[in-house]
Amino acid sequence: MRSRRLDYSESTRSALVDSAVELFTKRGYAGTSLDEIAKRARVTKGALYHHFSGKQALFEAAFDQVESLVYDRLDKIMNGDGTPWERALGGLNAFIRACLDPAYQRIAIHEAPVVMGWERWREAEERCSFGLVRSGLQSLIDAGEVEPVPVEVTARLLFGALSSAATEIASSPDPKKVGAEIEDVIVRMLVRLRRTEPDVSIG
Amino acid sequence: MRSRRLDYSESTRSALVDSAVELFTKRGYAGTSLDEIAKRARVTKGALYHHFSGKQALFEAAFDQVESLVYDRLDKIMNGDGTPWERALGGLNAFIRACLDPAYQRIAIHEAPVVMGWERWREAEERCSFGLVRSGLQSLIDAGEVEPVPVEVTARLLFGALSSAATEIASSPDPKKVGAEIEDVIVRMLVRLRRTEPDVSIG
DNA sequence: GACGCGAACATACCATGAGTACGGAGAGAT
DNA sequence: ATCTCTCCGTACTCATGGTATGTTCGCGTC
Repeated sequence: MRSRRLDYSESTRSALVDSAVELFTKRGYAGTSLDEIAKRARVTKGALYHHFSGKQALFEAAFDQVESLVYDRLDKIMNGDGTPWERALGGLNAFIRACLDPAYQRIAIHEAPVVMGWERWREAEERCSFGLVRSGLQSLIDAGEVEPVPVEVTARLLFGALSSAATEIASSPDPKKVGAEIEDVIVRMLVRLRRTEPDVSIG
Repeated sequence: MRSRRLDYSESTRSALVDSAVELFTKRGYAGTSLDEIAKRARVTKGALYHHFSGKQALFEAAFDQVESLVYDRLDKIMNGDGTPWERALGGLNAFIRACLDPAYQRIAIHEAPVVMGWERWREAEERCSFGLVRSGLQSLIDAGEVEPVPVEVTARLLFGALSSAATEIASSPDPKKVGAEIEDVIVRMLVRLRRTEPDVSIG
């Protein structure tokens, strides 16, 4: 039988994380005070410091929350049905749409490298969205769909381009249009890397 | 006759900026106190607040300092001798090397969007390195060297990819090697966009 | 060459917010 | 019933960005 205490505890913890995600998204890390976050979650700093070791730890919890949502969506597509090429295009589209979420954009893409430190951010991304981008690219190469480029750096270039583009999209007056443009440019790039005759290397 | 007072004033101002660049690079914006910066410049906060309206303003001065150095180098190459294609490749190489400077990387690329706010950062970059990337791409298109892609978004993608790659390079155990790899991938991308027969569209 | 003026600083202070110490309350074990 | 230990609130400390005010000194003026 699950304890009542544990329910309460977990509930306040997730309330704190939700509150943090909302406020960090709206006012940024530096512009948000712990009292605000606690107040919005209807607790005090005491509760906050019971669940998290500090402001950074709370931020990382918020980061995980936001990141995991995107990861799940991407994972379903990238490791789902269809050819590697179809899955890659689907993942591309999903990632661009994910980047339109203000929370993901500000917390996971923009502030996380600064707040958590680039090393730690990279480590986390390795297991999340960036990992999917790389494995997707790897699949394309393995399947002989694209030229054998250096995977690590190319994936990094792709990820950087995409996340930077995401900001452009979100802050544009016509996000839909810019988003389509960007997707178009990326796809054209990929197509150019594509081997037009998939099985030519075997023959 | 230039006043002695002005010499002194300008000297302390630049000392403050130099100090800020150094400390912001080493410990980041949030991790650096104004007292530290002032102390390193052998003045007090009074002097600092006489020259700058606050911490953000000082950061922007540091940003300008770091950015203008890179801009000058890039400008000489991008608007110098050679064909548009040669100048683009030269600029690419110079930008990657510039990104190896820890100050440029941390201040101008990583922290500036967060500290100054993305809108303001974009505005500043518009007049600096990003502006050169875009105009370089535009030149390539005008010269018929590459396909007519949407300039704005493609430039943004390129800039994002490059600055993201820069971090990868700098934090790698073998920067020279990774740098060469990245340059190689980008060049291959550009080559693929290149029109092999420049005048084919006219006929 | 004294003198006043104002820019260029220094000093002392305030306000905010992150982090800490400690007390209390209540759920669950004995 | 009492005991314990997690969970959380209250009341602090301390660092730091920003402000208000005092002080110096180069420079033009007489």
